[in-house]
Amino acid sequence: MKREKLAEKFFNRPTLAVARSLLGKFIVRKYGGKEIALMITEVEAYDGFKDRASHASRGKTARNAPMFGRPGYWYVYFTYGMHWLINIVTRETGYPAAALIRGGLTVDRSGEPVKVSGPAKTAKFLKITGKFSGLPANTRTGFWIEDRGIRIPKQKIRRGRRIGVDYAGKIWASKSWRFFIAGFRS
DNA sequence: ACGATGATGAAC
DNA sequence: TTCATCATCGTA
Repeated sequence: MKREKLAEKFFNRPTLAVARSLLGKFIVRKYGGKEIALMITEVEAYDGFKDRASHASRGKTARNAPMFGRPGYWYVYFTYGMHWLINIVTRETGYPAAALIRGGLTVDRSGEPVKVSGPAKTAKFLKITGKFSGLPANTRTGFWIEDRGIRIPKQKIRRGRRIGVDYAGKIWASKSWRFFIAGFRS
């Protein structure tokens, strides 16, 4: 099986292009000597200083600093008092942008496909917490993204508005910056 | 439809 | 230092 780790240059591209091309890639977590893997099926883009739905829109803080940093690094944050959410940083250093991983597909012990639907469930499934925020995505940190040769045909890719960002105002809330594989809307 | 549950940031 | 808000989920 092809297993090609995605490097910084993959993420140092326009955020929408990165988000779209993350569909079908595998997010892999080394845990307890084993690997937990999920094929990414849903992603949202948060891009730039002006995106009012983005944590970066109010400037750099200790929490969101990774968004302003190098591409290919994790931005993991805590929300709703109980959930961790996973983002991978995009674009060049200094430009705040990231892609939120919202869902994936795995297989259970008997080989049946199992949907992991929702960003908090995704983080829980991969056993990810804030410890990873600011770390690079690679095998050394034990948490990375790889290409296993699966290509999602264009006609299977859907897009729509981002979830839970109505507070960001009409312009930003209505951006069609959420990408998912047909049949995997969470 | 709503409660759980805590960090964040803006207002006071 | 207080308070409303929040890139959610599970139960109803």
